[in-house]
Amino acid sequence: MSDLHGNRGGKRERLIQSAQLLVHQQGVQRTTLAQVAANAQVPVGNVYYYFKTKDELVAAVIATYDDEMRAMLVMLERRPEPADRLKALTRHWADMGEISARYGCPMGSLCSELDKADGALDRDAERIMAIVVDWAEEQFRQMGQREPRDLAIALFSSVQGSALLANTFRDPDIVARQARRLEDWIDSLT
Amino acid sequence: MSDLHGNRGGKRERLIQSAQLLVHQQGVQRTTLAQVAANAQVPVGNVYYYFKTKDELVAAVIATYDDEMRAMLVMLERRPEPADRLKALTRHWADMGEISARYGCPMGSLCSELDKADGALDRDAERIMAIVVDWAEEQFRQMGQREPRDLAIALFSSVQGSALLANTFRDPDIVARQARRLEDWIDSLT
DNA sequence: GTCTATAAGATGATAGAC
DNA sequence: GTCTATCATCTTATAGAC
Repeated sequence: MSDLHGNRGGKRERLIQSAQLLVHQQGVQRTTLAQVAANAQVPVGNVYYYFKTKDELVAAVIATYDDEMRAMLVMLERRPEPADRLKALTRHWADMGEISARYGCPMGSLCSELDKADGALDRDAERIMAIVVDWAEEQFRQMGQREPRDLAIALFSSVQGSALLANTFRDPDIVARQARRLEDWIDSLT
Repeated sequence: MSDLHGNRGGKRERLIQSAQLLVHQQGVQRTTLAQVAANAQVPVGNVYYYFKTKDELVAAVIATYDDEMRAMLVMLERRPEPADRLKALTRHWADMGEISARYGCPMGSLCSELDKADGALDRDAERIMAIVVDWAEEQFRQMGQREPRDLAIALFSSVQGSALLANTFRDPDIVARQARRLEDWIDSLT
């Protein structure tokens, strides 16, 4: 493995991981580079060797979500039935209920915050959401549904909304119960 | 009318209105008191005569949302049928589709941001969300539904989620189409 | 490549004149 | 009651030593 980016000890990776956690917990604006550096056990001023700006670091965090989401969808493709794939995705989100109740959906709350910002980061975050919706749309289409796009958005809306309410009320049960409803709903379509 | 709070010219009200708009558009953290003051045509340092801290100003904004929401629910009570009341509420949210697509749901995005903050403001915001969910639950109960709480959360989740997606994709149509689906869904329950 | 020290700018909050 | 001037702090970003 070459030493691109001079990542002796994987500092770059540690910084991204640290930023990912802190941004989820505190949001982009409230997370300072000092916190990210401390959490990654890297000197503050050194951050700028790996990322020219804070936005660039956040972009790297978003890129990580992108990778993770794509990998997840590839995994789901293994299932032969589109309805099963959709239910598995729903269950995956339900499994994150505890953490969503604490800090919100990592991508959802990030999109919410970035859409109020000036930069171009919101476009990066939007792309990930689009990947999920497009994928769900394709599954509903394969199920022979008439309006697969609306169904995909209905599913994803419910997931995002229940994560928001779970976070607001600090009640992980909200995600779990709504996920169960959604699985039943998917079954009812077949 | 007495001059409580010394609101010559309604400066206090102007400040709250100004803060409400800016917080919706930019979020709490990104909104500076200088912006709020300028937008309200009040000198910067004067803000502290009306609000001891920035948090106190935000609390006043949330209290305004509280008033508005309660007034809205009282209006809806006029309709004799609970299903009509729920559909009217859904339609009201749909009417805010354009603005939600631009800046997100005012309360939803505020809750999302405040839950990542330290203060106690998130409790104030949570209370408003609870009022809505409790009210919707009561309507579903009056409709004779088995699990009114789950239905109320399902409805509100979909609304909040579609506002988030509409904001993320900058597409007001998402709110409109999902609202139509929700109205049909409510009809199907009767 | 790594790190310290610090510049540069913004922001919440205060003191005190009027 | 109203407003100006300013403080103190925090945060991003840079310069430059090692």
